[in-house]
Amino acid sequence: MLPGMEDSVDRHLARWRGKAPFDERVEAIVTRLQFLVKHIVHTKEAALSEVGMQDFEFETLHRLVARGGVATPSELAADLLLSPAGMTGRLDTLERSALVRRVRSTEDRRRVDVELTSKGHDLWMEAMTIRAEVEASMIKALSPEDQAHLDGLLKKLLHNAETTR
Amino acid sequence: MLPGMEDSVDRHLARWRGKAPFDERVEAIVTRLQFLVKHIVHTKEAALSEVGMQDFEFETLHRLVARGGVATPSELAADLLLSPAGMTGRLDTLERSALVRRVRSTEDRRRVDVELTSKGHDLWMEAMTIRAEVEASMIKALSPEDQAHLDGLLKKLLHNAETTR
DNA sequence: TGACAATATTTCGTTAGCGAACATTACGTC
DNA sequence: GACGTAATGTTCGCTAACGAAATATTGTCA
Repeated sequence: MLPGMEDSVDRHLARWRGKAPFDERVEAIVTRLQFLVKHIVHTKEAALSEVGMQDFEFETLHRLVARGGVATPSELAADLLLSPAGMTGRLDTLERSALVRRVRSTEDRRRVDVELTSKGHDLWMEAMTIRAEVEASMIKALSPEDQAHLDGLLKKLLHNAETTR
Repeated sequence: MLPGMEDSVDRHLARWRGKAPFDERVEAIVTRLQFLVKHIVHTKEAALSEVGMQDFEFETLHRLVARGGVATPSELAADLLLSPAGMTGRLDTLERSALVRRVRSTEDRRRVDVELTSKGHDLWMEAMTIRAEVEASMIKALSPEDQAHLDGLLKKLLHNAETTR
C-alpha cells in the first residue's frame, strides 16, 4: 500500500497502540467495517432524500420486492435483522405513505400479509437507481477482481457468524 | 467456494435476481457489510452485558483511552462519526455512571475536557477482554493471510469514502 | 367440547440518536 | 475597544428501534 494511503482507522490505531495487549488486526477490521457501513448509510440517506425517502423505508421496500411484493411481517423482520416491534413501526409509516398495504390472511387469520402498492413499487424503482449509483461509486474504488475477492471474504465471515450457535 | 457455503445474502440475491437491472456484486458486498456489522454489534452487546455495559458506552470509553484518557466532545464525536447532540447524550449517561468526568477548560472556556475516571478505565479493561474475544472469534473464520487481505481491501474502500467529497 | 400451548402481531414504555435553535466564548477587522 | 462572525457545547422536539407484555387466533390433546 502506498505511504499516502491512510484512513481514520490508521490514525486511531496509532493512538491506541501500546495501550493494551490486544490483536490490532481484529481491531482494524472491525472498526473499518463499522465505519464503512456508517459512511454507506449516511451517503445513501443523503441521496435518498431527493425522493423524500429514508434508508430504512427503502430497505424494507427492497426486501418486499425481493419477496415478490408480498410477505409477512415476521419474514421481513427476519430478513432485516429487526425486532418484531421495530417491524411494526416501519410498516406503520410505510402504510401511512401508502407504499404498502396490510391484509389479514384468510387461511391463517393470525397472519398479516404485507403487500407492495404500485406507488410503492414505483418509488422503490426510483430510489433503487439512486441507491445503486451511490453504492457503486463507493465500491468502484476496487477493481472487479478485488470486489470478487472482498465479497468472498465477507461471505465466509457472514456464513460463519450465521451458523455458529 | 464450496456448494454448502451459503449465507442469508445468497438467498436474498437469488430472490431478488431479475427484478431489476442492477449490479449484483455491489448489492452483495453492501448487504454483507451491513449484516456483518449488525451481527458484530448484537453479539458484542450480548457479551458486554456481563459487565453491565452497552456497546455505545464501550466504544466511547475505547476512544477516550486511545486519546490518552482526555478529549473534547468534538474530538470524540468526530472519532465516532456521531452528531454533537448524540455525543452530549452519551457523555451524560457515562457521567451519570461515573465512568467519565466533564471539566470546563480554563484557557478556552467554550471547551470541555472529558476525562476518563479510574473506574472508567478499569471497566474498559474488563470489557476490552470480552470484546476482543468475541470479535476475534468472528474474524478467526479467516486465515491470517485472508485477514490481512480483507483489511487492505476495507482500507481502500474507507480511504476512498473519506476523501472523495 | 374445553383447557391449554403455540404462533403471529401489536401495544407500551424507554432509549439513543438526529437536526435545528440557542447560549457562551473567542477571534478578526475597522 | 466595539461588532460581526466563527467555534463549542447543550437543550429541545422528534423518530426509529428495542424488550417485555398484551392480544388475538389457531392447533393439540384429554
